[in-house]
Formats: sequence, structure tokens, C-alpha cells
Amino acid sequence: MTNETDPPSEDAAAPTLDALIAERRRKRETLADQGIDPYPARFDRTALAAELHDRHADLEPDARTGERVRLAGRVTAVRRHGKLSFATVADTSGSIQLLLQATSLSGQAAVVLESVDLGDWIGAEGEVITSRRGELSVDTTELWLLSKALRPLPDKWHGLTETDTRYRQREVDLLANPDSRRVFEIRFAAIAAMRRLMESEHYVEVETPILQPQAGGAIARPFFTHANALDIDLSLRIAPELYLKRLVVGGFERVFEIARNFRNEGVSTRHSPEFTALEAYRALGDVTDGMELTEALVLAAAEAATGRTVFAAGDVEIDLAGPWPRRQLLDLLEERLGRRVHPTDPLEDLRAVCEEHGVTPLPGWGPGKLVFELYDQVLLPGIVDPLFVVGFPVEVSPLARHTAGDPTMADRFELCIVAKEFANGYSELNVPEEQAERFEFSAAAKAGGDAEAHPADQAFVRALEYGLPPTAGIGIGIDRLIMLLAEVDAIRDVILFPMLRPEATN
RNA sequence: GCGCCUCUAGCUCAACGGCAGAGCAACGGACUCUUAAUCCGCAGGUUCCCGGUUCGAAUCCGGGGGGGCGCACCA
Repeated sequence: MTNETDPPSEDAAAPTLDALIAERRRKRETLADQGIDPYPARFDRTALAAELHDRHADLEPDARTGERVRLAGRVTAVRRHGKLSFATVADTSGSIQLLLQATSLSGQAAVVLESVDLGDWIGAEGEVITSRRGELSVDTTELWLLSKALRPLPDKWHGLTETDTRYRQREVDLLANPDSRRVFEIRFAAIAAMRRLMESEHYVEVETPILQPQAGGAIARPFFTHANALDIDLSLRIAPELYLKRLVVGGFERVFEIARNFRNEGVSTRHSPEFTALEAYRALGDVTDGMELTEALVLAAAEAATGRTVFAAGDVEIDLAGPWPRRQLLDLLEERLGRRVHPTDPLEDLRAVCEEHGVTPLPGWGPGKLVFELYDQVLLPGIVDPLFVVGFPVEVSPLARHTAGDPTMADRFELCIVAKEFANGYSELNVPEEQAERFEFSAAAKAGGDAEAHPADQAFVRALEYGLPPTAGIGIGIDRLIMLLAEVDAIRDVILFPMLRPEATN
């Protein structure tokens, strides 16, 4: 293995990407020529990098442990010093250094080391030691190639910065940018924690249709598709709400779904056409129980994912530590506007108040919508720390129970943090006739050209006629919650494969 | 949809009307304690695409494409 007298291969192609790949293929063939399988079927690993760091945190420099381990991971750095080399290997838990001495390596290990490239998956066996500089290392005797990286990795120091490539080739982003990986670790830890909480509260996780004859449960424009077998047009769901309440009618008293929703609307830093919401319904509860559950879920997610309650959001810090204040929307508006407003006020008055505060009323807006817009455009931007805003106009809450003694207001809350809505919930409307009436009203708006008005859903009304118990419902925007916990400001940074235009074909 | 910004070697970036360059990665070499290793050498380009202006275009202009940000719609 020491015939190093060959001149540089004279047919070396130009080191464009193709040539870099060809070079790595050549190395792979070199191994195969020597009887080394470049794609072995499996590997028995006995230790993870992080375990070793935990177990041997206090070793002196130049120490030996006598502990032999088998590691596997991706090569992220190689430092060659002639007969001594160092390599850094990253596995799912973290990174660890391999120390590779020519005098210790097996014949195969030496051959594998000769051809190893940044990005290759390797397995290594050796003794856990510390280097003379004190770095925990594996004094390697055996080395296996587990899978060849034919494509070169991004710059090990700068990583991958081009957003386009980060989103299109998320796998490369994840392996090259630790921060990106961290965001998704937070995401999935948070979701798992919320699932655990729901389970401990005896909610059943269910699945409802994504392909629906008629998209309901929210005010939004759906995507459409077509089912060939039935020759019918279908919508992709905009919310699971109506189906979940039908399950409560059916006797599943506590249900939840972590639902991917689809809305054919604008794309922005805060909006993705495809987004995830947790919706939960609890029989016998009301809007108060909904707020309690919402707060518990967010805190459980924050605790499990980060262990903190204080987060940076832009240039402000917010503290999630509860309990969160619960304030009536109409009271908050009175404080902000200097006068009391209510959906029963004359339309012209409400329009005047809107104009006065920079909200331009649109022609179709009723009094409830005007009040809601005052909230959305005037009140919401000023909210920083978590706040439950309670009591919304019925006009903009077609599925919520109206407030006792006030048919124009609904027992509904929104959770607001740093000027954004994070969750929404209410006492569910369970009077079939009233629901049918609300649907008629919104269906008229839809017929009048409002593409986002809620459609009448007869199957849902029929379900209510079998009896929906008093029920609390909530919906939490998972992506936005993750943005908060991970302290990133683009929703695409918390979605693994965000929607993009297709790549240009070569 | 509208406005602004952006696209140069595999990656990260220079050059801003005058020979398209550097660092990392690659390739050849030296090196048994490095950790962004170091040193010597070598190679690498459809400057996103099409067109125009110009003696000369990565650079200026027009059109197109990808992406980002802002506005609008929405959560």
C-alpha cells in the first residue's frame, strides 16, 4: 500500500462539479478494487459521540480509558499529518475526534483513510482516549466506509447560506448548518411534548380528511383537486374543525389532531400555504378551559424544547411565564380608542372610528367585522407579552357560541404574542338551528362573491342535530409557535421543505 | 399581484466599464498531537438566461428566470 510514486493522473478532468464527483467515484472504485465493500449493509455501533463526551468529561490530557467503542457518522473534517491524522465524525448526537495513527491502523483502515472525503459516512473502532491537547478521541484501529458522499459538501466554516439552496436541498442545509438542525430539533421536541400533554389529559389523537368535498372550519381560500375515481372536485382542508366536532358528537369526548392545513393565499415570512395547527376539542368545557389548555400546551412545548420561558423576538424579549392575562376585547379597545365600541353601534359610527385610526373599511364589512379590524390593525400590533383577548364579534366567528345575553358577541379568545395571533379558541356553537342560520348568512356572502366566506355545511348541521355537548375548542398555530421558540423570523425556517417554485430543468 | 434587493469556481465571497480573483474544498508533495492544522506546488468559470449599448460588459440598459425582503390578502 505504499506505491506512491505515480504521477498525477494525466487525464484528470477540470475540477468542476462533475470532476469533483468523478474524483470521489474514482476513490470509491479504488476501495472496491481492493475488496472493500463501499456500501456495506449494516454496522453495529456501540457508542454515540455525546455519550462518550458525557462519560469522559473530566479526563486529563493524554489519558487512556481501555474502553473500546464502535462509532459511526459523517466525516466533517480531516487533518492529515503524514503518519498521523485526525478526523471529526458527526453522528446524531454530536461530534467526536478520531485519532488515526499509521502504526495502529489495520490494513483496511489505512486504505479507507487514504480515500476518505469530507461528507463520507464511516464507521470506526478503537479505544477512547484523550489527545495530548486533551481532546477526547477514539484511537482508531479499524475504519470502514459506510457510504460515499459523491458530492462535495458546502464550506465547513461558512456552511450553506444561499436561502434558495437551503430550502430546496434541506438535507444539505441540515448537515452543513448546525443552527438549522437545532431549529428542527426544537420543532419536533415541542410537538412531542404537546402530544404527551394531550395524552396525559386523555385526549385521543385522531385523523380527519384532508381531501374534502367542501373546505370549512375557517375563513380561507382552499386549494382544489380532482378525484378521478368519483369524478368529483375536492378541496384540501383549511381546518379540521368541523370533522373534529362531529367526532365529539360521536362520543369521542376529547380529541385532537395535529393537522396540516392548506390555504391558497399569500406567502410571506409569516404565512405558508401549507402549515400545521393543533386543534383540540373537549366535551363539557368552555372557552375558559380552552385558554387553560392553550397555556399549558405552549408552556410544555417551550419547556421541553428549550427549557426557557424568555425568548428574543426581533428586538424585544418576551416572557412566556404564566399565568397570562385574560382581557375582554371590548375593554381593551375602549382603553386604546378612548371610547367604547360594540357590534350594535351604528355602522356609520364604527366606520368613522376605523377611519380615525387608519383602518380603511371595505364595502362588505358589517359592524362585527369593523370591530374585529380595529382589533387586528390597531390593538394587535401593540401587544408584546402573551395576552388572551376574549370576546369576539359573532359576525367573524361563525362557529362559536354567542355570549350569554349578547347575541352579537361570541365566547371566543385569541392568544396574542408579539403582535401575532398564536392560538384561537371558543365555546363551540352547538345549537343546530343557530348554526344553520349563521351558515345561511355566510353562504349569502359567498354567493355575493366573497371567496373566503364560510360555506354552508349541511352534514355538519345534521351532526349537530344529533347533539354536540357543550364543548371547548382550540387551535394553535404550530409553525408560529416554533418560530417563537427557535427565535427565527421566517416561517420557512421552521418548515423542512417549504413550497417553492420547481427547480428549472437542465 | 406591485415595489426594492440579489444571483460570479463545489461552498463562502472579491473584482463594479479595461487580462475574472481569493479563502475553503479538490489534486500532487512534506509532516505522529491537530482541532478553521501548517507549509510547498497545481488546477479549477456559460459571471442565472436572452438581447442591446460600447473599441471593450460580471459590471451599464431592456426582457426573462430563481430567490429574498417590504406592501397587499391571510393565520
